[in-house]
Amino acid sequence: MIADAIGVTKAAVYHQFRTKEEIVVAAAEVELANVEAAIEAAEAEPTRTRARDVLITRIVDLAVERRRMESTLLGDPVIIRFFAHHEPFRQVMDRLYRLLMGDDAEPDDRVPAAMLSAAIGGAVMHPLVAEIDDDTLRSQLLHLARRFLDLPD
Amino acid sequence: MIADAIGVTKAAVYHQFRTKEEIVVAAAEVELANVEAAIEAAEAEPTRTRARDVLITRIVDLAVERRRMESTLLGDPVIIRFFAHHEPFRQVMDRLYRLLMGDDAEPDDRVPAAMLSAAIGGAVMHPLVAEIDDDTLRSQLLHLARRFLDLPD
Amino acid sequence: MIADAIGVTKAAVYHQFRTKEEIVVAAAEVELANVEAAIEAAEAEPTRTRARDVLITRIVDLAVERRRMESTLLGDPVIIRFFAHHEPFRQVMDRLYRLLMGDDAEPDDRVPAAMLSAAIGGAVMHPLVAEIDDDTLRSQLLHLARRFLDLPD
Amino acid sequence: MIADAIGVTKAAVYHQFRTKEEIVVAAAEVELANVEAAIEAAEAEPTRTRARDVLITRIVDLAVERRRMESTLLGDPVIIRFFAHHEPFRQVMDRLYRLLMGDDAEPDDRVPAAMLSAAIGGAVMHPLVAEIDDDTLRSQLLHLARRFLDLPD
DNA sequence: GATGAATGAGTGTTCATTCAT
DNA sequence: TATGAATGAACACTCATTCAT
Repeated sequence: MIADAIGVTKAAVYHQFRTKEEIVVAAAEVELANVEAAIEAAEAEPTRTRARDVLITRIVDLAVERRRMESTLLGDPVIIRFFAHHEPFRQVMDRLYRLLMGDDAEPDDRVPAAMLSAAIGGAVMHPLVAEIDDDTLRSQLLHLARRFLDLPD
Repeated sequence: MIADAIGVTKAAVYHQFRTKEEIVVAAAEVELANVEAAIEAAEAEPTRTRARDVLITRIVDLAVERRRMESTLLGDPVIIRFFAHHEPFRQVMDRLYRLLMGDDAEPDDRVPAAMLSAAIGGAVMHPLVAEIDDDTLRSQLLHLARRFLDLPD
Repeated sequence: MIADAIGVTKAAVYHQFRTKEEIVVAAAEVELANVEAAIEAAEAEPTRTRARDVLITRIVDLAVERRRMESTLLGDPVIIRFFAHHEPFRQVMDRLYRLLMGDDAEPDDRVPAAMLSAAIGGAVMHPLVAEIDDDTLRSQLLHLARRFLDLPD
Repeated sequence: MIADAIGVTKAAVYHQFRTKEEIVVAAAEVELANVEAAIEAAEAEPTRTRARDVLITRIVDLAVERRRMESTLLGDPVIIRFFAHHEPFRQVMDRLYRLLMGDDAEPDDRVPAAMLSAAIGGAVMHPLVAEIDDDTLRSQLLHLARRFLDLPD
């Protein structure tokens, strides 16, 4: 599919990547880099409140931008299982979670972090919101995420 | 895989279902029935507050129960796209949304409903919460969902 | 190649055999059964001299019969390495070796057994003998094998 | 594999050789040169008996030296078929055969020559002798080859 | 003398489906 | 109701080769 979409042969793709997994990792690294950029921007903020605010703003932006991509990466169970064990991915998730919950967070605090990221990632592709335009969706998500984290609007 | 798991041949499965899609629909209908049961139980409650409370309790229970199933149904992009256009699924989603948001809800109010269901469905399978035990996860999810909906604990 | 040669699709072959290895094993088992039949016929003989005689006669017959088959089985290094570790193959080799060398044979006595079987197997496909007709080849091989084993003609 | 083993690119190999076959021929010529050196050393001997003795000694040495190489050359059916029609290879085989059998040999005398060379070449890689050490293998092969040719030990 | 990028034609394997029995 | 055999179409991957640079 990839080779056809680019308009080259499968062998040409296999000249650049040695396995399917390498292709997935390379594609994921692009997405992961976006999230890392958001994390870095957030970490540069002076207060934790501002940091969290910057973080969720950028995460919501990313999610809404990518909503038409069908996020195929997250669609294949093989891929999901792979990422659950992929170290760089786990590390980014962990930084994200620390930023949201604070460095003194308990393991149980992972639940709201997981919930928030699933909420944002899942909501943009949810059939219920398919007809809602990008701007409305963005501001609604932001408002709800803030409420969820007890941040002022 | 299905045929092997049951211990019959693939052809036997194709005697009962005409396509893979029909199998998926049948399996989904079982899950959908669980959600409908939750909705009906909620609708039987006297007040809207109590209804919403019953609803999220049962939805959270369902999600936590099914977390080990890897929710294969939601794993295949073909399936996801299919359900976005599957009428019974949309109707259940709509009833769920009305219960949560009230009958006079605006279209934009779909966002919190989508977010909440994505949050619950996605959080249970999120790598960040893989090590958290069922009971803790259940009570955390319930607490957060209540906060999200401005319901008292 | 196999599927094309039979005139069915590759998938049809994979309906009968689960892996390439299974195909190889099945094909080899047919050949191995021939060798085992030769061994059994030999073991039924009253004296060891007669047994060895029957054995080499039948092994030579088999080799000459198969000389046109290019014995592809033994042509692929992957296959060779596989058989070196395939238990049934090793067992047959061992019975063959015991018959030729006697039950009290030393490990070093494996060399003549290996040499004789390589000699017969290799000679029939050797370019030097490509033009020699089956009957001449058979009687020459038999004569030489007997000399090699110090058996009377 | 060849390019990787040398540490250059495949294209670099294709700059030196135009086809896979040319690589095989070049590699085979090295081996063939070893055999020719053995033949020349043998031909320099004063008597035919001494000549044959020198020849088999050197051939056995070569075979035992190369036993760990898995003799990939002889492993590929394409290669085997190729050599059967490769003139220099046939000529060396013919000189070898004349040395062993005498200049007045009949065509049928090719069988023992083929058998002996197959015996030596095949025996060294035979699973039955995998555990036998080089020195024992060498002296056993030499002893058996001498017996086969009616030469004194 | 070497490289990177590409290609056509394979191979080993799976999957959804059909059909005669 | 079920089975065994088969199929077209895909997928992941390799191999021998070419070519512009």
